[in-house]
Amino acid sequence: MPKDGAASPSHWKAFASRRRDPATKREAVLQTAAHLFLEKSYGRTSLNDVAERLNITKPALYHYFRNKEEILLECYRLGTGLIEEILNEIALHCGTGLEKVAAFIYSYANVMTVNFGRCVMRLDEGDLSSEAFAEVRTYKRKIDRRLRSFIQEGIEDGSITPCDPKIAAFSIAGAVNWICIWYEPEGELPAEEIASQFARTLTQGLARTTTNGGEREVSRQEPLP
Amino acid sequence: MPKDGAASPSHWKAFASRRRDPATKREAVLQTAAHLFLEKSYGRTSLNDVAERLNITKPALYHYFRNKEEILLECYRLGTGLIEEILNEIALHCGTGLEKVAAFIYSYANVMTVNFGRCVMRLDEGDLSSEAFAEVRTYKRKIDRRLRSFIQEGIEDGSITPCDPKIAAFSIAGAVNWICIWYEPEGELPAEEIASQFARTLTQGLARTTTNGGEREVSRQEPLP
DNA sequence: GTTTTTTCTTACCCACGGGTAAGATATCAG
DNA sequence: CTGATATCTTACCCGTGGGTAAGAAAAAAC
Repeated sequence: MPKDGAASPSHWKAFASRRRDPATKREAVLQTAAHLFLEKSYGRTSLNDVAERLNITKPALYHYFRNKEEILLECYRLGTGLIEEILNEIALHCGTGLEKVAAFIYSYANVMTVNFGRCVMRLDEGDLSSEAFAEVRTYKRKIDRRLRSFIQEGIEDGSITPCDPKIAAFSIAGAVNWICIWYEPEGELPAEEIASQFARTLTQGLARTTTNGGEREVSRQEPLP
Repeated sequence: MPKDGAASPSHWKAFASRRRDPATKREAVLQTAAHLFLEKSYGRTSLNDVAERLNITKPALYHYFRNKEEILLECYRLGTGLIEEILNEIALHCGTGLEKVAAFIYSYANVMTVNFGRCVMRLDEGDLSSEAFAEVRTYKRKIDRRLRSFIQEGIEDGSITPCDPKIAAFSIAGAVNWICIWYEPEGELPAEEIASQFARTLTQGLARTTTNGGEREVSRQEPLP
């Protein structure tokens, strides 16, 4: 799984020297920006805040980004890139629909513990311009479609109990997305443990019992009306 | 279930007359504020925006609230009040732990489709002062504890498969909380349908199969490592 | 060393929005 | 009707933060 450079990386080192190295400096800006966006939100993070952590001044940032929003958009792009990767990997490697869903939950949950991954679901899309907003929504829609197709596949191959894939996808995605809200990189729970527990808990909700000739049987109880 | 006054209620009528009726005017402010906070976020909603929708001017708002944050805090209070109500009701009425969890999901999901309810989980706690933040966190912790206790109860009475209640609660709460992100009051999906589908999907993940003498049996598959 | 280019700083502009002062206007009590 | 009170408006203050102008200082090119 992708990891950040360090626990609380001091990327100001990238700007210690004035040597021309735009690539690593640009990345340093993105890393600290993402960190601050997650810590204080985009709106409450000023460019002065970002610059301060890098031991430079605000206008210096404009050598690497056209404006504040471009920094935000780039965070989204890096995050969705991570997700896209795991999505493609799963579509190829795994077997049944249920296995794909489980693999999705596991990998996706892990991404939700990485800064750029967290940005994708935690940051407020409303801070984006309408064009950038549209772009991000395209990425997200793709993820949603992919998850729904995995579920649909599982229903068809019999590994998943028949259900409305749309609602089921919302349910799963919600559970996993919410990780980016409460997860703390310095906290007790290791990412891998969260990921595997979530994969188990959520898929068992979808898994069809194979006893009694394929007929699902759970302790009966309908919620209220 | 609690419902808002109308679909897109024009609460400016409350300020049409200058008759002294502070209570309903205060509520009108809260309703439109909550509406705007959910639409544009707290940070991007100016007091002028709120006032404009009520056909008054910004300073008039200060007759009903000390400052902007108090409006936000009041939204939180009303929302958590709704949740607290259903929580108490469930603790009394329902039977097994699993039934309580199911009832919780159903009722809680419904609250997440009501404006003040959505505010609780959708709005950014970081916009609150440290005291207000502490207050809100107390409410939220209470909800979390309650859910965990339902799960624990279910494990003890045998209605729920043994698991880590903490992780399970995060999973369930996440799925349901996320509703407040994607739910649109004017959308296709009716709230009750979402609620009941969620209750079913998520509890079946917890429900212990009663076949084979209490031994759980689902289609085997462990997610990655 | 000199020139050119990149990098970064100091100083500034300005729009926006929370909040206040002071006064006008309506409502109500008597 | 009159004075007191609640309600609301116009006009303003000012801190904050995104963004820019202009130039200094360091790196690289030669």
